[in-house]
Amino acid sequence: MKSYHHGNLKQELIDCACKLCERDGYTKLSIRTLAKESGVSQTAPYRHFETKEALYASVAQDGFNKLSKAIHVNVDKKVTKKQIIDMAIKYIEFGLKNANTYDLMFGTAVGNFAEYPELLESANSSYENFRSSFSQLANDSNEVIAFKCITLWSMVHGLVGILRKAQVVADEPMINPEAGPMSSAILIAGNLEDHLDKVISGIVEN
Amino acid sequence: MKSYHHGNLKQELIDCACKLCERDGYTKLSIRTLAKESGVSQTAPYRHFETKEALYASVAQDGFNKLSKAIHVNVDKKVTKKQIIDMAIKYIEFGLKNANTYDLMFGTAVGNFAEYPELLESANSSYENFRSSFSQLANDSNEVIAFKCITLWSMVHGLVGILRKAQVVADEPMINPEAGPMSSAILIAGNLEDHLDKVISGIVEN
DNA sequence: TTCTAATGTAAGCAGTGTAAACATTAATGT
DNA sequence: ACATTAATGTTTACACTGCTTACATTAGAA
Repeated sequence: MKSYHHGNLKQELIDCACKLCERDGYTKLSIRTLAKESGVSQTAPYRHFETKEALYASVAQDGFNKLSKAIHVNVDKKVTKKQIIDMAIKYIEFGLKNANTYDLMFGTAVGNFAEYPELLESANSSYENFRSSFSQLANDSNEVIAFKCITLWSMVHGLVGILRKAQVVADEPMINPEAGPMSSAILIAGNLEDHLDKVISGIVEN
Repeated sequence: MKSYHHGNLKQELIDCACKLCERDGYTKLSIRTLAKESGVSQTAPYRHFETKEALYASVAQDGFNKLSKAIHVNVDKKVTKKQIIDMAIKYIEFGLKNANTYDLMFGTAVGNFAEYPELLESANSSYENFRSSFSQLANDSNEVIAFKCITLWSMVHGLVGILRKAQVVADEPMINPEAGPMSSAILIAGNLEDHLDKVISGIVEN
């Protein structure tokens, strides 16, 4: 005996969309199948999401919240360089393990975050986590810290993108530094901690 | 008086697809409109591209060829650090000016480059351009050079992604290092050459 | 208890990728 | 020179999509 009203449809749609997006990629997600999954009519989701993009925005927001948790460090004690390296590793792992969600967060499927204030809030909050932790490492002006943060962020963000391509493209698992970019990328993946240590040291002490 | 056979349909489809993808984003591209544009029936493109992904692969390939040209430096004389910095700037400019094409090149629309040998070839060749130029800067082993190349590549690749988001997200053009990641990113965009000088110096001399 | 806003449904439009069957013509082998 | 074959084009159609409009039900405020 199911009632006419679902009661918790919006959240259920988001949860389900998160799962399906991550499993199959957001391009494979259709509102219709999503509705079916929740035992509701094709057009019901439109009562909660004006467009498909709005649904994507919710999935992306959830992604940022998860990212924040994943890279969180305790800032009660003074933050160490090792913790920042760890943060970078966690970030990269998140990007690789939640690749499809990561696309939604940093790709173009959601055009303008400003149209989705909650998403913007979550995204900025993720960054603020990172920035405030990092700022404890170096005695720099806010402006210099901003520089360094973006530098490091670009680095790990770029690595996520390239390592993902590498995982797909690389033809052989063995490492051969002259066998194209993807093999080289994998070379780094195998030494991620060392690699990040070098890079982060370079950024911090400069 | 038009003949039954088009004569040059494949290339015309690619050219047209490149334009439309760059103008509207690849998600907006439909095979049907593409066919219409070339004055040919809806399904004619399928004689030249088995799937839409195959068409994307051609557009991406064209993108890598253009990227190679954009970042090309003369390697007859010894390559200088300034030239590498220039290369990085050109790369970033390419990514920003051809943002939609860049998505196709580095996103997930084309799943596995290995299925499109010509694309793989062009992509690897782009990287090889970069790697061989960079390798003239430092007297390192191939392995160390591979490390450094991926580091730099990740950097600029990541910057492209983040600067693009920033251009869309940033609510105010003025710079405020504490106003979230996007403002910070724009801060860097305004000092790109200095920024890259620092970062590249750090990578080379290490 | 009545009224209204929120939330659901049904039907349908215009558009999509692509498969199958068929038409035309360019290329090739004898 | 001509028949055959492969390449390239068209027609039709299927299953699917996002989304709109008009209508149904019901929860919660007045």
